[in-house]
Amino acid sequence: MNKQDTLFVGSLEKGLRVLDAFRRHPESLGITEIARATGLDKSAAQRFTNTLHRLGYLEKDPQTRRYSPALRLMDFSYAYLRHDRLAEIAVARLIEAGKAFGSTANLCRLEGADIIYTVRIPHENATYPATVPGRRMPAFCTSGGMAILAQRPAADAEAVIAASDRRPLTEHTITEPDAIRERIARARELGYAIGVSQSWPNEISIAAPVVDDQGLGIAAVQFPVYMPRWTIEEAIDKIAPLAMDTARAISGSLHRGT
Amino acid sequence: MNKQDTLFVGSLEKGLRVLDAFRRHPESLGITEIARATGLDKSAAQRFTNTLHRLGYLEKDPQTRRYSPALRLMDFSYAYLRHDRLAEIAVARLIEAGKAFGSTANLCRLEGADIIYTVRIPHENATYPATVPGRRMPAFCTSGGMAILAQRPAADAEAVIAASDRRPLTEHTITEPDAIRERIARARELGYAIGVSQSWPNEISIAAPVVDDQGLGIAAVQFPVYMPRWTIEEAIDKIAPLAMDTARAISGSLHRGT
DNA sequence: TGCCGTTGTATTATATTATGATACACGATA
DNA sequence: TATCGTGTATCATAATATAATACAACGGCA
Repeated sequence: MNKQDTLFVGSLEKGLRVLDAFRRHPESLGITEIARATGLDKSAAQRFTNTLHRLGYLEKDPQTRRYSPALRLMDFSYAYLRHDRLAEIAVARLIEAGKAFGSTANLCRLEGADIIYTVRIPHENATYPATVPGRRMPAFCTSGGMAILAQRPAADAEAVIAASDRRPLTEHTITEPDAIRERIARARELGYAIGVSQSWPNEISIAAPVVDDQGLGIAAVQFPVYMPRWTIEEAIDKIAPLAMDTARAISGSLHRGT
Repeated sequence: MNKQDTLFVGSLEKGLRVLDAFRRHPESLGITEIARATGLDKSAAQRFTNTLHRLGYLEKDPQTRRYSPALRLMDFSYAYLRHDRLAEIAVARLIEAGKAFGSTANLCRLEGADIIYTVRIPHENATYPATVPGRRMPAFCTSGGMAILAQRPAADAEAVIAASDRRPLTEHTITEPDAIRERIARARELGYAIGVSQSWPNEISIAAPVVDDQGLGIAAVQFPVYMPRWTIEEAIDKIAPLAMDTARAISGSLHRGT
């Protein structure tokens, strides 16, 4: 028990662990399942679940007595987005960019070994999870992750590679550390990252880095398009410049404080 | 201290109150300000803030020592949206509907006296807050609120009216309880709700209710368009049918379990 | 129908853990 | 330089969260 531990409230952590469990489990959960998923005992699960329910962060089905995330959780993403100048700047640019080819436009940031999409402007028929803000994807196999890491110190890339479990998401997913390093280096040369069927089958994903005033990568704009409607060549010709322009415009506004 | 109170963890509530403070305060906050905003004393603010920071839910500026919401908060909205069948169904329909006139398409739900936007498909140049999912608006002066309440028992409308502070958001906002009841009744007759400059100046907002299998209003699709590009007549002619069709399609899919 | 395993609920004594008063360090302001 | 406000660290105290337990309600399954 060091000096920091007296300033750490364990109950809060445990309560948040309960909410976190619902991020990984798409179904509603009973108290016993919550206990299992969080590593808490049944009593603890009972207490935290009950608390979260009474506060309006969990819904309880009166029939099945199972819990699911409640609408009020949306407050938290609002709190985040309301404070994120980058998202604010990016929205208008992404809407604009999406119009060019009627494609989807995303903004993502690095969080540990994942990227998290903060802004999503969907256009094409995408699968539902691919339209949801807050969605996590492993950084190592997404063009957004490559683009951001390309503009960061090599140590960051190594940390991400080390922290990723690198399970392939499709049969084409590149999981070899050296191949990943190569992809990052290439993204640095080109100014954009590209992935083909890396996260989703038939997806061509192109991303370009948004940088802070030091030139450090802090986010990426990402544009997914789908084969066979798009070919790789077309995507490189049309989407890559769009991605780089958009990223550059966002970076510029960010530095100017516009 | 009744029987439920032993199952209520106060520390969790207090910690969540800290996060909640950032929903209302768009700036970063110091420890003393957090204490003021949450009603906690300085020590408590210190502990919960520190805990949330260590867990990655709050960012801390090393210079100013002020806190702001961290990226990780997006996990919670993801947890919610991942479980919300309605949002899942609605996304594709809203994208489709937005294409018709290049307008923005939203889905919102009732939460207390507010509506919360859960899905937002922006098209036109909207102000940033109007593009952020999780945004709350008072139900009493939004077409979404009117549309939902039109398909719910009168008691719900009364509860919302009573719980709202009914501060006008524009110089045209209708705040009189009787006028609000009238608007709800009219929305029930027409099948859609319309508001002109009620929440934002020059906004024409049209919404239609999504209903559960009992016909009870559980959400609304909402389409904002702006004057003078759109006139009220045009909006009624074109947007209202679009809203009703979209809402009906979503309701149908919801009941069929599609 | 009646049994049994499982899950959710409620209660309680216990001490772990959160608490909040206090003292200190730091920086800005005047 | 003195003063104020703010962030940080420490610690004795008891309030509060804890986890063991017993009970109730359900849902298969025979």
